[in-house]
Amino acid sequence: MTLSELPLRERKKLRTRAALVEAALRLFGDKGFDATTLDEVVGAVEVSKRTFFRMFTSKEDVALAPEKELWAVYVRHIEECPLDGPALAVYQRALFVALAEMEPGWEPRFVASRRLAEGTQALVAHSLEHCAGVTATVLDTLARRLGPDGPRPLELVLPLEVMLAAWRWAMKEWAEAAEPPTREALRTRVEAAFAAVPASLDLEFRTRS
Amino acid sequence: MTLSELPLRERKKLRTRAALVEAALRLFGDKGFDATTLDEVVGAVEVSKRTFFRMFTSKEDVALAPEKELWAVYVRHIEECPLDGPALAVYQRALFVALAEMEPGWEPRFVASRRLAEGTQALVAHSLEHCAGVTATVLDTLARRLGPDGPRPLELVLPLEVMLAAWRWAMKEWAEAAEPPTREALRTRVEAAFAAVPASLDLEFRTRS
DNA sequence: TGAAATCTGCCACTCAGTGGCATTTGGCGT
DNA sequence: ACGCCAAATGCCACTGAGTGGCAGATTTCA
Repeated sequence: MTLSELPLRERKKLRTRAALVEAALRLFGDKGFDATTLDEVVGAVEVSKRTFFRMFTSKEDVALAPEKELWAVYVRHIEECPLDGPALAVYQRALFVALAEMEPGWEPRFVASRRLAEGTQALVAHSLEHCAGVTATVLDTLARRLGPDGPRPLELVLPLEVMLAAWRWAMKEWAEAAEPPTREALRTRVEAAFAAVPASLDLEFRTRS
Repeated sequence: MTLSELPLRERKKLRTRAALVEAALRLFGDKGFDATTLDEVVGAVEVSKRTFFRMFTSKEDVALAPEKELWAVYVRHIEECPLDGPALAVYQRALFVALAEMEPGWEPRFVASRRLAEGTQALVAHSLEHCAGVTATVLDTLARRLGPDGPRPLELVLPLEVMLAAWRWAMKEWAEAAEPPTREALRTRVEAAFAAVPASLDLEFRTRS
């Protein structure tokens, strides 16, 4: 469907891209992100380093490709979803929609990517930076859609960051869990994290020194 | 006080370190972070590149030194502050304490660092990654201090991330503002952002398509 | 079939960051 | 005041990420 019916050149490009992601995640998973050189990755797919950098902006980029797919769909959905009800709920709904739209076979790539990212400084950094970019885009989109009389950016960004924090926590637990990392398991953990939001924000410490 | 009364070797080291931060922020500010090479920075202070990397872990590290000072104090405070009342309030109080403890002359370095960071991907990434590390440390510390019957990590992390999001927003506005970037101005903006938290989290979109 | 646009590979280059080793310099006991 | 030890520094060579340029191959379209 989305694969065929494209110019031959595009199809080839997409196949090479997918092969690079697959090879990169496999090699990074085996030897570690830092210990794997780009030459090994491009060697495994038999492409030149120059070609790699026409498809990905950095070594981190390829390792986080599954995550970026998700957020690309998220942003697209924010541009056209109904803006109705609590902001936090809208942000959460959009995430579930994006999750549901990921193609079959996305989970194993995503979990490989996340397990890598948890233990690699450079990937944590890149992942959070990408998230910040998404946040900025969402804010711009909402500011445009809601007009100049809508809420101030600060009011828009705080619930978004709450959603993201809960998402990151759920994702971390999902990637670390012993159970098979299915999409349903992820969804369940995300729902649990979202459900814990109200009580968490009202959390009080008992008196102690 | 903290400067004198130290071994001569330590004082020299600290002076070199401070000189590197100052030179780096000046050069980065003039030519841009990416366009400035480390050789230029170490050349300006007349130190070898090897010495630079004994004091800083990366080019990003030196550019974000003022921010890291702040969070180091924050973490130290979290280890010993009273844990009493709403978690969000405790996190916020600790930030004000840390801000108040920064030495005089910290603001100009910090604002230079922030203005750089706003416009440089690598610095955004590194800054957020550092923040995530601080978050992990705070979570560990609180889990230890509150014992196994205390709140779950998820409940601890959400208010912390809310505080951080508000802080980042306030900091961004402060660094961009035309007014002179004094510590009082920063404190005022942070207070305003914190004050906006409850309403923001309950934000509702009006019905629109 | 042929021309134009595009993609790819190759090569050389810059620069961040690291390891090893010789040299210097401050700390400290005698 | 002298000299010894430990730590800090400088120098050099090296790896690896990322970029620019150009020549050759491949696809698209007329």
